[in-house]
Amino acid sequence: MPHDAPLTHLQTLPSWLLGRASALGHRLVTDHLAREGMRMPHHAVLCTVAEHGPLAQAELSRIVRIDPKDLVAVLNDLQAKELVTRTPDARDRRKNAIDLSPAGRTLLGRLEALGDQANEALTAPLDERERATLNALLARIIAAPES
Amino acid sequence: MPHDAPLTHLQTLPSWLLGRASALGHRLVTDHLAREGMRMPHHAVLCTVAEHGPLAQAELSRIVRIDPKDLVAVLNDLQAKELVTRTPDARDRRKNAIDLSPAGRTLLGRLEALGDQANEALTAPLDERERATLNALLARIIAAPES
DNA sequence: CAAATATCAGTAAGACTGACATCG
DNA sequence: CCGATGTCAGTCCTACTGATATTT
Repeated sequence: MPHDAPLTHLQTLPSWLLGRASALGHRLVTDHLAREGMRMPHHAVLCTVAEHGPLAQAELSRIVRIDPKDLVAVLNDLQAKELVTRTPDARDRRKNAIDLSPAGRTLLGRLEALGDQANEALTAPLDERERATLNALLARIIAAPES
Repeated sequence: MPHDAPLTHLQTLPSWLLGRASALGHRLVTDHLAREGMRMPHHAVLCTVAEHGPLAQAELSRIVRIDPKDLVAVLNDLQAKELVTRTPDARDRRKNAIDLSPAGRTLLGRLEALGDQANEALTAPLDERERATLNALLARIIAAPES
């Protein structure tokens, strides 16, 4: 904190610091992804499907931590842009198999570059070692209750 | 991350980790504050006014980082519950002087206990030294663009 | 006139809730 | 019958946008 504003008790709480840092990261990533007409959940879904092969929506929902109901709209968007395929599963007809289309894979490449760029800007004040420390600490915090 | 789910590229991005950790902290704090019928921005405002004496709304807005327009509604709520006073400034009649009422100060004591409790739970996986490291790293990240 | 302050109205993204039909 | 899946509709909180009256 530059300037002279004395720190309030509030501003020493991890929840507050996390909220501010998260909001900053959210702004940076959102702005970068907007250049390709994408939003954050859409990017997260493409990213997850790319690495975990074809997935049912419920399974995808658990990995990417987006509510199954919200996932419906995201997949509708992605399917309308022909970035993913939604194929009924013959073996369990309740399920849809979600997979990347070639166009989706191409776009994802550009999105990952933009995402990396945003995160580079976000963590610019930290050196390589500090970034690793931050990542490790955050990972332990979110590992606890999210089984 | 327990289990065997391989990490995606997404889950190694600081923006993602921050988002997850922030959401977890948000849930914890919100749930705790709800026991006193309060929400997060209201707590933040009480906290800031308590430590920075009487403040005009615009100044309060800058410190607590809540949009001035959103602050109006928050202060309406707090004033309706007689937790803060909103007094016209005689010297500059555009301004309102916001200050804590005795009831506000009493409630804030309970809110701070609840907030600390939530943050204790949030950072439970970390020891004292690691919590300090995390706070310091986050402070540097948010210090950059927020002058 | 320009800038700051406070207010009101509306909007958008994200995360949630409940209800429902289908299928195993 | 129960549980899981996917869909639809709506709510809540937080964060923004624009427009306006008042005052400095």
